[in-house]
Formats: sequence, structure tokens, C-alpha cells
Amino acid sequence: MPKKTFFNLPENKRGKLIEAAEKEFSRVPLSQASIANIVKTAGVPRGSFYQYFENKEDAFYYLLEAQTNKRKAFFILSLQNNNGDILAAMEDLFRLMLKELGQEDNVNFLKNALMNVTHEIEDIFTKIFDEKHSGRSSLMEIKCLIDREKLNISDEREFFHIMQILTSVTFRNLVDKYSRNISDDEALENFMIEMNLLRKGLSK
Amino acid sequence: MPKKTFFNLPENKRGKLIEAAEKEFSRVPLSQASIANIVKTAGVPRGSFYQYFENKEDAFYYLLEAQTNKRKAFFILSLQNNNGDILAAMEDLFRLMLKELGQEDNVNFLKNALMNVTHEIEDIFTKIFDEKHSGRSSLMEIKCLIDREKLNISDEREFFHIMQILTSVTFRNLVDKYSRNISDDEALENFMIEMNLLRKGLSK
DNA sequence: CATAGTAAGTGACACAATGTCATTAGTCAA
DNA sequence: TTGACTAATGACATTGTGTCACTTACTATG
Repeated sequence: MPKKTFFNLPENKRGKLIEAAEKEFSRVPLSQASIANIVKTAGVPRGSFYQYFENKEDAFYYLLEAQTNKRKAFFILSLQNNNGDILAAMEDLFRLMLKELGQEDNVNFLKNALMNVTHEIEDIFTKIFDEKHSGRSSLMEIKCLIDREKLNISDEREFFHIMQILTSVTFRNLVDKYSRNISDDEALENFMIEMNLLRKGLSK
Repeated sequence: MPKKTFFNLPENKRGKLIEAAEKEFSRVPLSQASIANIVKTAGVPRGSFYQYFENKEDAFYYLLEAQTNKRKAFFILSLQNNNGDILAAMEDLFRLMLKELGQEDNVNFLKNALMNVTHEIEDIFTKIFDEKHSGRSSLMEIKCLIDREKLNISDEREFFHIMQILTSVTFRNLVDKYSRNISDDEALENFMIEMNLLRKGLSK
């Protein structure tokens, strides 16, 4: 998390910082990003950067988390539209991200994040469904929307694991798309095959 | 891949290099590993390192691939023991890795690799099941051993996707165990819940 | 055997990045 | 005005990377 000095900053300065960091993290993956570039484009002295953030990673995960929250909102919406069918909602989310990532604008950020998939990144996505991290409220919000009749679960714990499975499969499909340069259509087809396998089960 | 000069090296020198690299990659995750340390413990001049490897990453993935091949052999064996049931074989592999990773010796290497899970790393694991990368032979070897009657697949393509799903779920469970410091028992329990969900399907 | 030609070895060097710290400036309350 | 706290600043020490000109070792051939 950024330090509190960062949040005390006047809005326009904070905005400049965010913009500069986004630009740098869109240019190259985290490991190659340089603080020097960020402070240069933001026009702040190097020392200031360390006044606001612990380090590169701190800034990176802060931005990523912000982006992820937008998608969480979408997911909840789509859960409603699909009458509580999580698998269908996940399919919608996948389509959305394919579309977003097609637009090249400033979303190289997410592309770079996906390519250099550290555990922490996947974790940020999964946190949404984990009571301990996500504010209790949004987990509840999701749980209420879910139609349990559609799911093959017998005990409460299984719900969390279903989300884990869905997240990691969705995630890997996205990464695949960008590391192998697959077309949107092919990526979607692969993803749907896997979702259907998950639905019906792998074993006879 | 290391350069050919590396493979031309006298065995003991090559061994020293490998050992030193393993030591460094066990000490810290890839991003923090330093070539300076590797050449120091191996007792070779810095310039030589670049004679043998492209860079840090090159050395790292070379070592990782070597380790992974051992596990591939185990997987094939366990597929035989389980009469071609891939899910059961995967469960055995998971148990093996829990056991291996319990022994602290030099396996911090794998731990560090898992914690810093780039796409490339998961890829190395998955390659085993991909005709394009794995030598055609070992994929065939695996395919022959698999008892398709146990699987719920209707068309040939689905087989590859089953392996994708299994790999990513297994993988994430391992990462979880080490990032959250879960006990072996709990990790195994979580994993088994997910495997059973996969078996019977997520939807009613 | 001499010699030319190729492959490998070497470490100083240029360059870039990181995180720190002593110093300076700003703000606000007493 | 003073004192006390918070923030800003950029020079600096340190560490790391990859390269290159030069040296050494090895091999084959006339």
C-alpha cells in the first residue's frame, strides 16, 4: 500500500504520479520498469517517489488493484444478468476482458501484468472471493446473488474452491491468449471448451 | 537455452556452475538473484557467465526444466500404477511435491520458483502435454497410458484442455500452500476438494 | 613442426538502477 | 516568533548488468 503522504497529496500531483506509473508499467513488465522513468515523466524528484511508495512493486500493485475493482463491479452485474449462474458470469467477464484488451489504448498495463503472472497478481483477482481480504460486504453481495441450485456443492467450503478453480482457469486462458498470440475467437473457443468440461465434470 | 560453450565445458566446471546457480536461485526469487553471486561461488569470471548463458533467466529456466523432467518421469510411472487414471496420477504428483518440498534441502529452489510464478514457469510444466514442445514421444507415452474410459471426453481436443485444467489447479494449490504457509494436511485436503469438484463437475 | 585459424576465457568498464540521508522548505498551533 | 511536525529534494553510495578488446588454449593442415 502507498504511504499516507501519497494520499495527502493534492489531487493533480497524485494524478500525475498515477499517470506516469501507468505509462511505465504499460511500456514494459514490472521487472523491467524503472522508477527513474516514472519520476521523470511525472516531473517529481526521485526522493519524493520513496516518500509516497515503498518501491516499484508497491506502486504497481496499487494500480492493479484499482483496475481490478472495476472488473469486480462488472462481475457482480453480470451475475445478476445471468440469474446467479457463476459459470455464465465468468464467461461474460472473459469476453469483456478480451474486448478491453483488444483496444490497445492504455491496457498494455494489464497485458504486461498478465504476462508476468506472479502469485500476487492472481491473488488480487481471487481476493474478491475471500472473506478475509475482500471487504466482507462484497463477498456477501456475491454470495447472495449466486443461485446455489445450479451448483453441484454439498457443503459450504466447496463454494470458495469453485471460485478458486474458475479464477485460475479463466486467468490461464487469458494469459495463453496473449503469450501465444491467439485470435479472440480461438481464445474464446478454448475457454468455452474448458468451461464446459468444468460444468459437466472430467470423469465419467 | 544455454549456449553451446556451456555444454562443451568439462563436467566439473559445468557442475560447479550449476551448483552455484542453484544455490543463488534457492536463496532468493529470480528477480532478486544476482549473477555476481553465482560467478563468485562458482569461481568463474563474470565474462564467462555470459559466454555460457544469455542472462540470469536463461540459467534459471534451464535448471527449472531439468528439475521438471524428473517429475515428468514420476508422473508417467504413477499413471501406470493408477491404471491410466489421470486425476489419481495428479493427486500422487501433488503428494510427492508436498513431500519433496518438506525437505528444505535444496528445494528452496522450487519454492522460490513457485512463489514468483511467471507464465513461463507454468508453461514448462504444461509443455509436457503439448505435442509442439514436448518431444512427440513423451506425449504419446502419456496418451497411451491414459484410460479414456474414465474420462468424460467426446472429442480429441478435449484431452489437451483437461490437462491444462489439471495443471493449473494443481499448480495453484502448490503455490497456495507456500504463500499462505498452510500445513501439508490442510493443503492436501483443499486440493482433494478441488479434485473431487473437477471429477463430478461444477454444475448440477 | 610451425602456423594459422577458431573457440573460449577474462576482467575492466560504461551505464543504469536502487534506496538512503542530510538538508531544506512548508504549515500550523501556541 | 518560535517550535514541532510533515514533506520535498537531489546528491550519493552501492549494487547490478551486459559488453568488448585483449589474451590464452586448442586443432587442423600444409
